Amino acid sequence: MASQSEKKLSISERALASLHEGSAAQNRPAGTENAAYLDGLNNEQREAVLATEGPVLMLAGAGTGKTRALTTRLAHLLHTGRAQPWQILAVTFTNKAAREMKERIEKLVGESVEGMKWLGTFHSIGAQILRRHAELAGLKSSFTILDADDQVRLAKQVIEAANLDPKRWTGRGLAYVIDAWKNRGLTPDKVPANEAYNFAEGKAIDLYRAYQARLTTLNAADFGDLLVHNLTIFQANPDVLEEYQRRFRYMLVDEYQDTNVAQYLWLRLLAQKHKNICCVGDDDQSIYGWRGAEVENILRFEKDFPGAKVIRLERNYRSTPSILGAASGLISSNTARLGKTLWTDLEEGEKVKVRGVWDGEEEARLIGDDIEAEQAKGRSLSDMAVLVRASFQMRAFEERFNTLGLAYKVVGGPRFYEREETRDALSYLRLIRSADDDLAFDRIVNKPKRGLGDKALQVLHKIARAQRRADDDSTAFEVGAQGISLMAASRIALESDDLHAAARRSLVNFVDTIDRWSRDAKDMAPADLAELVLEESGYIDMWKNSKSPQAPGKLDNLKELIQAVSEFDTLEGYLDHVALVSELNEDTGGGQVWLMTLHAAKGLEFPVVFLPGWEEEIFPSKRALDENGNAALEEERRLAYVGVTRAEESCRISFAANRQIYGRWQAAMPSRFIDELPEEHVDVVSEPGLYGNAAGDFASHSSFEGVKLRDDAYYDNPGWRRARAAKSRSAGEPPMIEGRGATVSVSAGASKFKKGQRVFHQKFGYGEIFAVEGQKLTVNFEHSGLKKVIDTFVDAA
DNA sequence: GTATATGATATTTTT
DNA sequence: TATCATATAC
Repeated sequence: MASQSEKKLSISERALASLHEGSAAQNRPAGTENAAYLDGLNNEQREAVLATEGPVLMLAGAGTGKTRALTTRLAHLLHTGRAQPWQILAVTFTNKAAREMKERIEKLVGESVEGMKWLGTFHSIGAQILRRHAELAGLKSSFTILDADDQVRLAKQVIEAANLDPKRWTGRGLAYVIDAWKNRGLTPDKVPANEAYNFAEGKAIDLYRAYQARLTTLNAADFGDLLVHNLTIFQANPDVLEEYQRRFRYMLVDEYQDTNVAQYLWLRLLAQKHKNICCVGDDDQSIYGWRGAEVENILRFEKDFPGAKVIRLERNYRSTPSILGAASGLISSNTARLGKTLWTDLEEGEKVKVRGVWDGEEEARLIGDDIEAEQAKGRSLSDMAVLVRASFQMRAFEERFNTLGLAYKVVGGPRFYEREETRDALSYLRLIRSADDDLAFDRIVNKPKRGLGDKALQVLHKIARAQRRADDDSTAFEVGAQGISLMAASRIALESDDLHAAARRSLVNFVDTIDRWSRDAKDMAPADLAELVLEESGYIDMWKNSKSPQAPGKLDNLKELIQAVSEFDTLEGYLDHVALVSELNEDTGGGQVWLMTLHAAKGLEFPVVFLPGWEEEIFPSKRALDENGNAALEEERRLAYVGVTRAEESCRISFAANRQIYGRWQAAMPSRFIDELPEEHVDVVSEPGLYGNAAGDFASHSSFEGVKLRDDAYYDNPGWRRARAAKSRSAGEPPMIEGRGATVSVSAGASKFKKGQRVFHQKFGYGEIFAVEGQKLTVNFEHSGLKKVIDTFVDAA
């Protein structure tokens, strides 16, 4: 269609590119700047492709054709013979991104992609390297990769072994602390002493050490270890490091804004020799800070890699000027940015719609209607997406879509490999492969029930702990130190009379069966083994006999699992795949509305995007703000930016005045992000009487300036209150707040109130003052489900 | 050792 | 409101 103008452009760009050629052209076969794969790239993209030598930072805004530039760059390296496929290190965060990159390069250069064995996620490449040098990290190369659930269970065991209260100090909490350290590349001996108090009153580092000791015993590594072990190996063995430094002549990193410190260190070590590292990212789309990502990595790039070339991709091919303008205005409130000016020459399009509604149900109804209207106009359902901040917000939409009979597809959610039945089945396979895998043992000894309950397990654990390996000369006190595996302990237990006759009979059977399977495994296809094991163990029967409504689904999943195993030649191959790849043949939503979290939507685009739930405390999330203050606020804002920039043609933001969360009614304030949208790109369409009309309450609300974190004045905005009060008094409306009644402490402005006075609170409605103590008020509210809240907002009723 | 009741707890989650 | 883990009863 636009071939004429595009062709013209590409000729002029070609001319321009030949100017760059001088600097970067050694060794290059003549004429490659005309290679077909460069056609249709804009100047910046082309520059990003051709600047092959030295450090490069590609700042690629949303929708600027990043993936294209990046895959072309790789194709170019291969095509010009600058590097052999195995000399390129290309890292992504997701398997999906890695797969996509591979496919696209294949299309560009054909063959030779198969040789790119170092194209993958940080974790898969880390695992690859670690397997080759496992012994340098005290592991066997057959080590097991633990997932998040295993990690938590292990952490819990460590806490229990240290005689700490597992209620006060949870496995999840410890796993989180350890993860945070690993994200920063810190092994137990490197953790600053003052951080010991992050958890369990100073015992945190000991617990971390014990946790690592347990991992070594189990011959296992968690996700964080895959990189941290790499770092330790590289630092302690310069020869190994050099091997890789020499191998990776060119490095490419996608989503650089989401790298954590460990990943950053890893990249820096590897890049030291050739220094041909190209990092691609967008500081405005860094949304994984809570997982250890450091925006600073990208902000600091030029300092870290002196002489770095910075290339900005600023031409947006995705969104209309309105959408782009709204997003840009929003993100400009952030301070920690490199700054970009996205532009587009698409047509103006409709403004971003902002709509206020009375409650969450109404919001779902409105969006459902909108979707049907779009559908009636001929738009495909899969062109539309509802993006929410948190997954609990999805329920309202699922319910509404179900009643409307709208097909929808939830992306994310409980994943195949995280489901109970899948994890159980995998545990059988893991135990067969590695008898030392205690976590797997624990999980399935008594599943299905074999009469080996808590009592028997306790005996086994006790034996395991008491026994030390012959070759283990460690004397140091280790919390949770465990000498031998549970499987080995079982064999000892069978020789003693520590177990009851019934338990013993059952255990003999179990151990023998596992042994037999292990022998069988050697000359059996993994899928056949899986099938045999699940049948013979009685695991499938367990679900067949189950009355649980979920049983049929679980049986289906087990079938699907066997199917998945059949695609692998070895059990090892399959288990590694499972550990590192979480998705399983994702359906492409043909004719289904997409429903997902904002995080899950990163990297995607849709013609029509709905962004519901833009309310203070939900978005930006109160919890994030409480935990991380301004840094979190900026991250939430980036998340909002990601949301808006997913839209190609239409972006519809909404918020509700009242919302039911976990069955409780709560009143809500519109998100400050709404106020930050530039007016010229926004159409405010609110329910009359709620935010109303031109004279309107919304106007007064949005004209309020200087909004700070949890600023009380913001909550006290008169327009908002008036609107809510008016609405709440009319009969037949949904209650503003429902609940049993509770006592609430109020901490400010108490002096003007008297005991017995009737008051109105922003969030909790009407109540009577029960007591006044100095600056503190205690109020009995008529309707409130909350037991105790410290807040500052009360007015005479 | 297993079935049922209670109660705490619920952002985001690329690997 | 649903889910999970732990506490208790059988």
